[in-house]
Amino acid sequence: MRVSRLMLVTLRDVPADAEIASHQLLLRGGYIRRIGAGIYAYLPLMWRVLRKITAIVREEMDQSGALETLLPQLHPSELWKQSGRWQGYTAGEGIMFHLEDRQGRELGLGPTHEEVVTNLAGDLLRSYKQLPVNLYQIQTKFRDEIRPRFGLMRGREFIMKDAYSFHAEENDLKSTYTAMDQAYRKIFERCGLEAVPVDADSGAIGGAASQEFMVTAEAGEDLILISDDGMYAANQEKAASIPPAAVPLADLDAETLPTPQQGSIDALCDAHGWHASQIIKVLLYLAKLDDESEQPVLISLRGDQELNEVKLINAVSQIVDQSVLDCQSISQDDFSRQGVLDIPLGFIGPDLDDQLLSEARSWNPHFLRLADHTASNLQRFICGANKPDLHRISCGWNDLQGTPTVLDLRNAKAGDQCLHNLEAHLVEKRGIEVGHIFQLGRKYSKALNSSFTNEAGRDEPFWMGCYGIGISRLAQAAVEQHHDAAGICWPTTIAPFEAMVVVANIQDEQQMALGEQVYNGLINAGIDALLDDRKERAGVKFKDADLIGIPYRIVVGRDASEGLVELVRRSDREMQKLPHATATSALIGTLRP
RNA sequence: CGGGGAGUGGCGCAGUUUGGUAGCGCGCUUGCUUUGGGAGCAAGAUGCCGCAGGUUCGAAUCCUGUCUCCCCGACCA
Repeated sequence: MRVSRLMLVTLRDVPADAEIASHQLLLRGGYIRRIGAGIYAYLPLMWRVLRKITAIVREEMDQSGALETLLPQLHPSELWKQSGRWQGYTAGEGIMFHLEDRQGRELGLGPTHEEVVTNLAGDLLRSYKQLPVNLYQIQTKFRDEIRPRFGLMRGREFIMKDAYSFHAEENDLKSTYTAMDQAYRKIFERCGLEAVPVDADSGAIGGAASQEFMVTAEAGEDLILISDDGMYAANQEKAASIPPAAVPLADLDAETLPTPQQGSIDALCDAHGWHASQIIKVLLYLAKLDDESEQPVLISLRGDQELNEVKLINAVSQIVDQSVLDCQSISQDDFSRQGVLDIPLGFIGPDLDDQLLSEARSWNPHFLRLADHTASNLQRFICGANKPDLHRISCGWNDLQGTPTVLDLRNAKAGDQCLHNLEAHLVEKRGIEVGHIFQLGRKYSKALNSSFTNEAGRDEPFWMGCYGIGISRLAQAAVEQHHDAAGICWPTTIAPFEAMVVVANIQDEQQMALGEQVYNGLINAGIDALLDDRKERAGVKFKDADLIGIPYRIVVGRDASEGLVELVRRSDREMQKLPHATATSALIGTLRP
């Protein structure tokens, strides 16, 4: 391909709406253009990158025995109503674009395909003899993101590879899950990405085990914790660790102490010289449940710890055996609206009386009481006295009525000891989620009545797994991980072209002829090569070459008359001046070992 | 949805406070010179100043409404 014919439009200035390096570079390099919020055109260079990535994904998926398919993007609402997700995905802050056709039928634009594929599987797979099956597609998905961001990182229309597996039994699901884990590791490695598998929360999709693949990068939206012995890694949403020990409380008589204006942990510590780990902090949350009830939750946590809201939601959901639609901390206004008065915010203890809720308009009139291990493990502690401006010191759990349910509810932090090895400690990194694999279990197959006949001749819902890779996001993540001040440094396997021949001055006939010769040599060897034949000054072409980030460059310039060219590696700028034939064969040797 | 910011030529911006009929840099076109790291000179083209109302002799500028985009939070491949 000749650059003069490539519709290459590079930008010198950084577009104002691009924040992170990868987004800026893709715009500047002429890879993508924004069409609307979270909606992008993939320009020819970008499309080549995406095709290289999908080729790798296809090879590895096919290798694993998965079957490629293509499912519709328009989904009848009935399917989503059956699974119970229509309401949640369309109403309020729902993520699904939806519409009505001319007959008034409701349709959704697929954000994910569990409904469609599970329904299909139920139709097609009738016997255990047909199982297991793993179906995948590479498809444009639509999500009405609350806030699209960072170019392709969080778009409203994006390309995703998703796969769904169906099994007769749980163990078989586990082995496909493991196979997918292996395939994913290979895919990311082949794409030239450093991707860390981490334990993950399965979130809205639900299910048992789940693992995310994170491309480590400063701009990542997720916080991940990795043990320094390399044996454990988890998303902070899920991560568990051993908290630092509490500072022991001096042996004091139990008493109630005036603490005016000291409604925060910091204020208490400042005023009395206490350590935050000696205090119990109590948080009030309201959980909105599937059956539309509203459950106040009272959480006790050691003062130096942070609440992990994902763990909280999972805990509540498990205890009440319902899905939690929403869970947020309760504000003073919320109390007022409920007619619940006299809540001593800032001075609450774990034993706050349920009586206070008796007047509540719509809330359940009792607290769901939870405590993190850090709180329940304290022998003696300081806590609110449930009256304004008063705290209790040297309090113990026996002094308080009502035992809370004890769980892990805290955020793991960098520096914490690891559960698997007390010598190991957690390190914090940021990550871009490029893949996620789940063991879904039978949630969808049950909801959608999707079943097969087992060996005993009985109908049974499928065991299911699902496995996603954000293809367009992966492409941008690769740029985030591989760039420098001058531009992109694509990993060779996913670069739009493998090599670029730059003719410094096309008006010099010797240079141009040699450039063509070198270019043809590469093309004939099956190399994806680009020839910069533009009537531009050399400097401009070098800048553009750096920007678009083709891994290898052969410069045909002032030494062309002696048959010499420069072979340059983009990633580290290593340069060799060589006779053109040597340079060509060396490059071919590198690319096609 | 809550909080912050912005809409002026393809891109980046000034002009808005104090109304007087639109400007700069880059890019684009043509010519000459230059030719290894985003060249120089000269001549050009490109704007319903987001949209709709209003105030005014006169609006990019003031008022009202509206749309869009970006950043911070909840969502997630």
